[in-house]
Amino acid sequence: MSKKRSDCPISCSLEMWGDKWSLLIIRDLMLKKECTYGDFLKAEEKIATNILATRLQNLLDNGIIDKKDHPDSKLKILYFLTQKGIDLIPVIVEINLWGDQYLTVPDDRKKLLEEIKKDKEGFIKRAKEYLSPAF
Amino acid sequence: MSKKRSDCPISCSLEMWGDKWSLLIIRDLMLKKECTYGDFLKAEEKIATNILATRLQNLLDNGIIDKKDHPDSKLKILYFLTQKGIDLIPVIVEINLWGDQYLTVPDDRKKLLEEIKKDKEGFIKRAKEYLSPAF
DNA sequence: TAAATTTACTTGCAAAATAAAAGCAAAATT
DNA sequence: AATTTTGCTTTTATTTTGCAAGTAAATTTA
Repeated sequence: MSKKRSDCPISCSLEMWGDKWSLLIIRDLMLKKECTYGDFLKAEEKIATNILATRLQNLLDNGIIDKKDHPDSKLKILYFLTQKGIDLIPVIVEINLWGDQYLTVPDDRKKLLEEIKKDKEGFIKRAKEYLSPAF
Repeated sequence: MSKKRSDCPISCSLEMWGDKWSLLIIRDLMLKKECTYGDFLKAEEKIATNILATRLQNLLDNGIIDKKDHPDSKLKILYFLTQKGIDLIPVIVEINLWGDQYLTVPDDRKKLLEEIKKDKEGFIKRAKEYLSPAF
């Protein structure tokens, strides 16, 4: 990571994880908890493999995600959110809620959004529990 | 704007306003309500003027911001958040809160963050009121 | 058990985006 | 009348992205 542009916490945060691809990686890890490299590549947005590799490295360097061996195969690696990454859930939730107001939400996301809208704090709490390694 | 990469509301939202410079413009408009072109240029992060112009145009096209004549000068133009832009406050607030947890917050932002942490919902409500044109 | 496939990447190159600098016209100030 | 300010645009160099192809280790298949 290059020299930071300012001391503003918003600017600094965005320099760590505030690009589109990083946030989509974080989204995937929120929906799925653990993803392999191939899982990320399979996502609808079709990230290029070199971009994925640099983004994962950057998120690892910034302590937002971590990785571990897949229990079933030495070939696979599982990526997951650290606590620092888990604490980004509220950001993703708010992006989701904004999208719900101003965009067309596909059917397979409506259930999740209903849950969020019904009890936002509860949803975040449960999501944090679900995503924590202990769970 | 080019063809959207997916139907995911997170992905679509990020394609509208989810790049670093757009979010910093939105941050400025949240802190200051109305900004001139020169105000944005003066921000700590030192955005290049051509990038600023394209970002403002993009945010205008997407209905996140609007502009009007400055009451005191025909040379100046005031940019401000539309309701669609105002509704991004919760996103910025959560980014701020994440930054508060994991980064060093400069003194001139601590007051704002204390206010947010004391009563998040109240802060958002007041900010929305303050930013609305009627206020 | 040798060949094919899968997995997590890396490399090379063209195209697109960004950054820095200079330029510009209208309005305001000196 | 000359200079400065303002909100941009244009030009050029640098960086980032996107696409295609390649690689080595592990696994599966024939």
